[in-house]
This record gives sequence, structure tokens and C-alpha cells, in this order.
Amino acid sequence: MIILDSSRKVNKQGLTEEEFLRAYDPNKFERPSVTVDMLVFTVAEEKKSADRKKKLKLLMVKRGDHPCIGQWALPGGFINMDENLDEAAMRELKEETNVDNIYMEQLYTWGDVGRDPRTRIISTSYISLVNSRLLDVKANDDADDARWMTVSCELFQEQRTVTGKTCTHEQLYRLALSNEEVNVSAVVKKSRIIEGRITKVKWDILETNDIAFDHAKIIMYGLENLRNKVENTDIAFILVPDLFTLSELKEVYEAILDRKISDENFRDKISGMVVETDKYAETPGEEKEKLFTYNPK
Amino acid sequence: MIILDSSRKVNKQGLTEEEFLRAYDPNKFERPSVTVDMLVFTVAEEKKSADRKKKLKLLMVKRGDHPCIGQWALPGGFINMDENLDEAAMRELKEETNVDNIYMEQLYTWGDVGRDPRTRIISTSYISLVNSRLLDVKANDDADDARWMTVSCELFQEQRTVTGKTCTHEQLYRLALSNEEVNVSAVVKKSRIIEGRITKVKWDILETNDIAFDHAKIIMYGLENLRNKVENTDIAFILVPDLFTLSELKEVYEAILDRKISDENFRDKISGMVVETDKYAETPGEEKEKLFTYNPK
DNA sequence: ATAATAGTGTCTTTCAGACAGTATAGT
DNA sequence: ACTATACTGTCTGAAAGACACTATTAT
Repeated sequence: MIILDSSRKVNKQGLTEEEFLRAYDPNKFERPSVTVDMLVFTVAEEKKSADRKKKLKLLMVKRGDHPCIGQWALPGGFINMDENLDEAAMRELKEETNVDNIYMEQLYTWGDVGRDPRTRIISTSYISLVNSRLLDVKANDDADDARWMTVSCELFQEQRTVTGKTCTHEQLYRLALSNEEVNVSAVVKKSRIIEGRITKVKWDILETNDIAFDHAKIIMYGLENLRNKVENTDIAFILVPDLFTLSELKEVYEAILDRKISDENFRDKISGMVVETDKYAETPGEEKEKLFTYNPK
Repeated sequence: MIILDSSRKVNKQGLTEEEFLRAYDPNKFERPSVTVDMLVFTVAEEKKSADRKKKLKLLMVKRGDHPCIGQWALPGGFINMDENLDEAAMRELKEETNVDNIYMEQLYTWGDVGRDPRTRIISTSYISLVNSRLLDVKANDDADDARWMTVSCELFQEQRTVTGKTCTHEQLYRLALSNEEVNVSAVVKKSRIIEGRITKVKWDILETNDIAFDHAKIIMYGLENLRNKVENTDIAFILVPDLFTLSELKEVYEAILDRKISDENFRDKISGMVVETDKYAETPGEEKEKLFTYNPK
């Protein structure tokens, strides 16, 4: 019996795989650059603010060079040829936050032609959640000016149009990122186009105010994704210590979802994911509150 | 008041944006190639088979050149420098199926270093569902040997290990793709590593039998994604005509999820998504059955 | 005393999933 | 008569969300 080794097979030009690979010229076609962009979220109290409420924050860096010099961008950078996408994302994340073993997940790959003026750049975005108490206040150890910025996002216009068989639903959001010193924003349009059974979703930036490149729509997409995950998975527990009170956990939910949740509904909702302990939190000036741990089930 | 036009700003080297871009050399760094890979699913009856049951099918092409010559791969190809990722995916899809206006969604971007022997190739995968009655039997109009292959996927080993604080859950799946002539398969391992609150999922190909590159794990990932979508969205209606019977719709669900669903539960589950009509399906030799339409709500 | 918050019990509604039963057609 | 399938109604348990009430503590 003859064993057909794949390396013996020849193509139409009569080349074996080895010969083919030796002749292969990767520069025959022009190639794009590939970067990773990181959406690093945390939930923390405002530094100088009257209300002690926790807020959703996003790590942003101020661009020190062209293009978009002086504007605020997601941390990220070009991938190396000898590292996987995940490794590149993890490397960028460590450079910015110094945090090990954190939650990180691929979000979406953005490949529009004109999204960077330098050259064709395709960017894979990653979403990450870090516990704010594990971080230094200043995350920037390199030259980059990296800062936590409070995220706020408001739906301010909504429109439904039915034309024949297609139905479009457009929503205008104002995304604002701010800290004590800076305040940047953008207007992003989310369009849902429903044709028969097929729904297409499109994001467009209508106006941007010091948010670099197309990052405003990446942030909107990531924010929506994060909120879905918080409501449908146990991802929020990443942002809370081993022992936590229910109000502490609820604060995280409220910060991310940006809405009030009633105590009772919250208790029921998460009852399957937490275990009661016999310990109590001793906050001076307040009633002592029961502590819970995470129950992975 | 001085208006700071961003094009007037200079960087540390004293260059304006225009000067910077003129001096920018995209070839300073080596760049990867980028491709799109399409997962095109449909649900259709087996051509020559005793049972008239509908099966989940996936469009595959036989590779005519190195690498992986003779093996079966997902349709796809290199992106052009002047088209978006979505446009590249749509172009590839049209080349293979001739179908317009179909459902298509970005799935995941695969960027492991050694996934192609030619050069570093990063591949964004797209998932698509096409109605089999809108397709020609032979989807191949170009030289490619494109064929529908019935998908079957079986969990044959499962393992849970707890070591200290980390808990691993490993599942071995046998993925098989077949039609009247060909039969290819692979063994893929899905690992869930739970460390504290953070769960990581990893896919590995343990063995591959004429499924090219790392496509076996892309298929597994896409299949899992498709099943989640079928259970949580109204995506299955794409695979059914405007007027359909409940058994017809149920067949689609059963083919994709690969399990029996009881009539009553099915009726309840989809009751909010369908509208009864006064028409009946006239299948010779069978009881006439009520026809429904899709209710987008 | 009053207000704020923690913690409890009970009430809906909704929905997935399972069981029983009727009606209609073909063998 | 028997079987297969279409179709209907009812029951369960689980989960989401809302209301009322008690206990504790600070002011």
C-alpha cells in the first residue's frame, strides 16, 4: 500500500509543498497593518466629587504624535510578527496597567478603509475588566499620558422609519469621557436596518470632540457588549473583592448599567451566584452589613 | 481668540500632520496578511438518503494548491486594500453562492502565529445563513470545487479537574463533514479554565483528517455560536420561506441544534415570533397543516 | 422622633419544559 | 381498528420584577 504523504503531492505547476513555500513571495500583494486596541474598564469612586457613587471608567491615552496628536485614544499598538493576537493584547494591557491575570476577551475587528490616515490599519479590539483596588492610581509608567476617564453615554434622539419592506431604527448617542482635567465627547449613530428577516447594525461617528480615530464607535460597541455581559453572565464579580457586601456588588451593576436597581430584585437576581458568610463588614458610621462570597456553581 | 487647527499642531520632531504623513513609511515594520473566512451554513434535505430529515450543512471548498492541497477548507481569501472587511466577506460570499442580501455577521479573528505555513496570516471569520431553496445545487461557478457538506459534531469525552484554585473542564469533540463522495473529520478540544472569577476558553485541534489549516476549530466555534443564536434570537427564520408550517420551522431548529424538540414546547417557545394565517399547506398524502408568517414585533 | 439603609417575606407575571388528550388523515 | 401527525389545554418550577414590612443605626 502506498502512503500518500501530503508533502509529496504536487500542484498544477508541478511543485511540491516544500518547493511552493520556497517560491512563495508574501510581498506580491500589498498588506495592511494590524493593531490591537484595548477597552480597559473599571468601576471606581470619583476622586474629587461630592457624591461617593462609583462610576464606570475607561482607560484612555493622550496621543503624543501624529495622527490625532493631542486627542484621546484607546491604548493599543501594532502587533509583532512573532506573537498571537491575544499575546499582543495582553502585552499592551500589561504595559498600561501592570496587572496580571485579568479578564480579557476579543471584542470585534474594525477594518474600514479610511480609519487611519497613515496606511490601511485593521484593528482587533479587546475588552478587559480590572479591579480598581489592584491598580496604582497612575497607570502610566511609560511616556504615554494614560488616564482613567469616567464614561457617560446618553441616548438623545431616536427615529423609526418604515419604507416599504425595510424598517430603519436610528439612535443618536452622546458619549462623554471625563476626568478632573479633561472632557472629550462624540456623537455616535447606531442604525438598525431591518429587511425582512435580516437585521443589520451599523455604527457611525457624526461628530467627534478629541476622541481619536474611530474610537468613539469602538467604545460604544464595547459599552453595549459590556452591559449585555453584566446582565447575562457573572462578569461583574471581577470588580469586587473576595468578600463583599451586596450593596458593594449592586454599586458595580448600577455603575455599569447606569440605572438604579431595587434592593429586592437585585437580591433575587444574584441569589444563585453568591454565598452568605458569617462575617460582617465594619464600616464606621454605618450599620454592619453581611459579607458574601462568589459562588461559581 | 486663536483657533488651534489640528493640522497646524506639530509633534516632538516639529512636524505638522501633513509632513508627518508624507514621511511615514508603512514598510518600516513587517506586516501580516489578512484574509476573511466564511462559514456559510444552510439547512437542507440529504440528496440521496432514506430519511427525509433536514440536516445542517456547511459550504466547503477543496484546495487546489499548496498549502493543504487536496484538503477541504472554508471559502475565503485575501482582502483587497481598497475594501472594508465586511465588503471583502460579502465579495467572497457572492463568488461562492451568488446570493444577494443575505445574513452575514463577523464571528472572530484568528491570529495564531503558525496557522499558515506561507506567512503570518490573520483571518477574520464571518458566519452566514442562506436559504437552501434560493441556491443552485452547485454553488461553484469558479474553478474551486465548492460543496455543501453535512455537519455532525459529537462530544465523546469530558473531564473535570480541580487543582487548588483552578478548575479545568475539557471536552473532546469529533467534528465530521460529509457528502455523497467525501468524508473529512477532526478532533477538537475545548478547554474551559476557571481561575477564581475569570474563565478562559481555548480551542485546540488534536487531530485533523483533511480539514485544512485550523479551520476545524473555526467551524466548532462558529457552530457553537450559531446554536446560541438559534436558541436566543429569531435567526432561524432566515432558513424558512415567507409562509411556513410549524413542522417546517421545527425541522430547522432540530437540524441546527441536533436534538429532538417536543411539539408543544416548540409551539410555546416561538408563539411570540409567528402569526397564524388562514392558509393551509397542501402536501399530498398528508394532513393539511396551518401556515404561519414571521412576526418581527 | 426621624430618616436612611439592611434584610425579609410575599405577590405578581412570564416562560421553559413536560403530560394528557382530541382531531384528522392514511394504512 | 390502528397509527402517525396536527393541534389544544393544563400543570409544574424557575426566574424577573414589584410591594410591604421589620430591624438597626445615625442625626
